Amino acid sequence: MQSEETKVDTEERIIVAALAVFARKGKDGARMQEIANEAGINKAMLHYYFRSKDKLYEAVFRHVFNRFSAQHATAVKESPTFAKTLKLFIDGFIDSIKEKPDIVRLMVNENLSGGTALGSMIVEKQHEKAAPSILKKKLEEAIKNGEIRPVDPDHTLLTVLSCCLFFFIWAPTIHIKIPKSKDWDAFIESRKEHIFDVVYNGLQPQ
Amino acid sequence: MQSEETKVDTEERIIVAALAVFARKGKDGARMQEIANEAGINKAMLHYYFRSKDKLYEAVFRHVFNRFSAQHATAVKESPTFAKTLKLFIDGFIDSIKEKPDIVRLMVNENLSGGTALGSMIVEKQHEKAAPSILKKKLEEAIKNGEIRPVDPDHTLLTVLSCCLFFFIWAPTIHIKIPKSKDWDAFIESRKEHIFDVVYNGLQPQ
DNA sequence: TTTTGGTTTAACCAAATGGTTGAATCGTAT
DNA sequence: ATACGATTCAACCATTTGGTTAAACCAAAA
Repeated sequence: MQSEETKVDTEERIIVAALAVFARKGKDGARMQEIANEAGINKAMLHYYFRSKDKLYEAVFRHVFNRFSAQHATAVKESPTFAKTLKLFIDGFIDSIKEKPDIVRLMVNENLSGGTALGSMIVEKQHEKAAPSILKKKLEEAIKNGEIRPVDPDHTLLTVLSCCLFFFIWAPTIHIKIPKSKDWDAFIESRKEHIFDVVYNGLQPQ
Repeated sequence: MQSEETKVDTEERIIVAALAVFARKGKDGARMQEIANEAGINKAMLHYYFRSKDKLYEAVFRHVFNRFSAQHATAVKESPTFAKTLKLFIDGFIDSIKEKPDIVRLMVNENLSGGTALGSMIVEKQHEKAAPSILKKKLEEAIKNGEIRPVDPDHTLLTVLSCCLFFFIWAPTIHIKIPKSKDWDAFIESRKEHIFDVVYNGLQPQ
């Protein structure tokens, strides 16, 4: 019997490599050989650990979704004021995605191909401690006590999500103007501020 | 010689079918047979009209990009006030996409796979009359004459784009809560209003 | 009617793809 | 040392894939 370490390591490497390939090519466009190459292992190993392409895709999806929501949930604790909660949400969300942008790309691919995996997982994992739930709750509170204008909470949540996610999806096009390694980090920081600035002001009572 | 009508018609049908398949599967994930089925023609026709998968993809990309920017440009004429221009931009943009959401999906796929086709085309087609250029110009004017706060025009444009595009990309997930045919149109209309509402208020001087 | 040119099709091909297999390795317990 | 179960790999297989071809089709010109 080989060490538990080795097995976990190989499994992890496959997941990481598969995520990268699925994220840029989609489920159908991804090639098992490409995943194997990216993981630096034999193609047969993919089937040894995950039986089939379908199972591998499902495993990757579950894995990254769990990691992402867990990480994001810890980053976005509930804060006393709505303003602080919103700021934490935006910063935490963007930081999470910045660290692993492939996760968002995978989810976008799932949406593009009409898959329901993401939706059912969101429904399944929806709970009070999830970051979007926290923000929505705070939003409704803030509307009640007049801190912000009466806006549709669902639309507002979607607006924040759009602003935080979209530029990662659109990155290659944006990179034509913003050099990748040099200014990208600075761009992300300025983006955080801009989103909070516009959204929070946009919710203020007139 | 067959009628010009027939040829154009077949070419058009191929483009339409190819757009649909490329949009949901990406370039690598798309299958020539699937495109042929969707167009209701023999697979060999694809090669007869477009030589190869690469050429077909390129043709589809150019075609839809031109149609989209042309349509959007006519919808978003410059208006006297910034507020009106912004409203026209949002409504026009969303209406354009609503009519052919596959165009956005195709562009997203191009970004996900790191392709540069979109970026170079945007640069190539960038001109004064393009809708984003109009909005940006009006934005800078409005900042100068104090109608709105001094914000980064590029970030603001990106924010508007995010809000208008993202929910189409994320549609399958959103559809879990918003039934597809029944309430989707109403949702889009309310989304238009919400985006203008939050963004315009977010840009107001305090 | 026959010819002519573009158009459409079924059948075909080589390469790529997802998946399988049996032998070779490797660490560990006996 | 040796036996054993988990792991890794090269070679292999059946099917699918992008692409080709030669023949059939069809409208209009001759």
